[in-house]
Amino acid sequence: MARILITSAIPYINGIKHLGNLVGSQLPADLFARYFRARGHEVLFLCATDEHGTPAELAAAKAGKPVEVYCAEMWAVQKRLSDGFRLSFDHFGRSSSPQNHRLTQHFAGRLAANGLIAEVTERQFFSKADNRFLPDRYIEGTCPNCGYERARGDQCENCTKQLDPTDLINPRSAISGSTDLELRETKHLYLRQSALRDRLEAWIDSKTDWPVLTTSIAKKWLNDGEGLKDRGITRDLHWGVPVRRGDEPWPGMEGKVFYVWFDAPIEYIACAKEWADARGLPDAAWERWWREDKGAADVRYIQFMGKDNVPFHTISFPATIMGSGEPWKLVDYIKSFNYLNYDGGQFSTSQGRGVFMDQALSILPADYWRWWLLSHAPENSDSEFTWENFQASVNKDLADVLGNFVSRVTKFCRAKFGETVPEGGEADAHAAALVAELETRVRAYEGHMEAMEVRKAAAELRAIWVAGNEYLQSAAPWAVHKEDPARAAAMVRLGLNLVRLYAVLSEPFIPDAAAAMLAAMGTSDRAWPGPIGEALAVLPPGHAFTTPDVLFKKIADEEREDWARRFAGRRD
RNA sequence: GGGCCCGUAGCUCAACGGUCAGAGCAGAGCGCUCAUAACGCUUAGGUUGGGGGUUCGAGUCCCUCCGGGCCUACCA
Repeated sequence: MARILITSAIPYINGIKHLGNLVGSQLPADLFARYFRARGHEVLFLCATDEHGTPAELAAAKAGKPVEVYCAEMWAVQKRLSDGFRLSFDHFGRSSSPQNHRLTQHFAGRLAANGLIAEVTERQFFSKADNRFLPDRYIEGTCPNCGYERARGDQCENCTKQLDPTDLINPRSAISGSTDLELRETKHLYLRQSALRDRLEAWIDSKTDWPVLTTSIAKKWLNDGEGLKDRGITRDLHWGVPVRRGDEPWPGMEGKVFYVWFDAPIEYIACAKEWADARGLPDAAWERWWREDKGAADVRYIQFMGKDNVPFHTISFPATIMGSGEPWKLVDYIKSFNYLNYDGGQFSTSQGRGVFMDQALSILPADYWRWWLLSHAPENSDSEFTWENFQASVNKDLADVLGNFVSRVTKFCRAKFGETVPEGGEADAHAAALVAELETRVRAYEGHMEAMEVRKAAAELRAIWVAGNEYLQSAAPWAVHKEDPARAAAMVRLGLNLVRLYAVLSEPFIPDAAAAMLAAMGTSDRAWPGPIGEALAVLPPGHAFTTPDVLFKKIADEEREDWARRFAGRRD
């Protein structure tokens, strides 16, 4: 039994996430958390909301609410939706928690003590109308290169030229439109990542099993231009972790906060403390997951994220940990995902294009989405959601292959033997062939899950379901029953046991259906299968079961067409 | 501009440099009648984006062109 720490990239607080966000981190993280738990490992699975930064402040202002209130409300919304998708977090925390405040300040203090913080005075645009310093991206103006009038301070969308906000002609605030901007001097803290470059590179070089997508992004940052650049870790904002040097004030940094990308990954750790605090556990309970000197040396730590998050998890956050000089756990494996596109384009939060988590749950059960998203996870390249593909996959895989299997076994048994596992008869050659096939396929399924190959695992699981239908077809208990009811009884007994086995194996992908199948079989035995022959003898003759309702209702063409129209454009 | 990834059957995807490039879906044919008009079997689909090269051997490695995508450090 191993100890496995799993974190999902923490979703930004601002708004409801779409299916692309879900499949990029939280959902696959949940798949493996469930799988490793089912295999008997000790798992701590953490996620949280990422609450700080300019967009949260602006969204709160737009909603006419104090930012603390806005974030608390949105946290509750995201919590409800993650529950709806059956994301089995041990704790769903908040980067604005007191625990994260203290820990972020602690890391900053340690980094300063180790000479890894530089104080830099720079000039930034301040908008009097907005009463705030503006990030580059929140300044608009005319591009000096192509004349495009809505160029942003970091880059012109029209000609793609990299810009500095001071390059813009007629700069204005992207928030208010105000042109009353002035350059003001302001002091900020920089994390001296450059001093840790060689250690970071050696660490990344040691990760030979990481996907190309992950290491190539990290390498780029280490070797780009003159090498790894130092990174500003403070901002002139109100909403965030106040800059402090551990427990001490930081002279000259009053009124400033840490940059969201400094405090957000630290929340992975603080979230564990939130988890312990919420349960009244001592610090030792969470430190044994995070401190190598306090029991975490044998923890395997896996992070899940979209590809856009990779630099922060391979460079900035490890630099923070290494630079602290304290034995915090570094990540062992990063599973990163490409993007899910929507029907020929991108999901768009701003345009309301695509399906968002709340909408998805309002039209179909979580298992439908979980199955499609995971079996089509964008592991090697961007993948695409279309309603036609979704309908076809869900109807075929869940309704026809799995759901109908459960249906035909239970209904046949009820009609011929009643709702009790029938006795009599013995396993025949058909049964032996099935057991042999499942022995191979279940071990292959485990192999894909251990290797964290989501799509391959899904394909193997589906093949395991198909094997049940093949068995029934070849054994044909409905024909055998006419002459030899005992032989048919043995076949049905095996079929009912298959339903239980499928529930156990499928639980990481489709937990609700798995629970319904176990409930129908009248058992709570969800032990992961050892030898398949034994796993198919768990339900003994005489054991009562119930015939479940339709496990998966099919998606009709009219529904599909209706949804395709509803989610094509503006969100209502 | 720079870096990286991807391009394989109508669709979604596989394939340590090594049998005849494989699965699922959709299509065609047959079978079954327990079942959500479900299931099973068989079958047809390919100049692996184009061109050049390395190699006994290339979907895989190199060069180049075309197409799509991501990142490029102050959105997060």
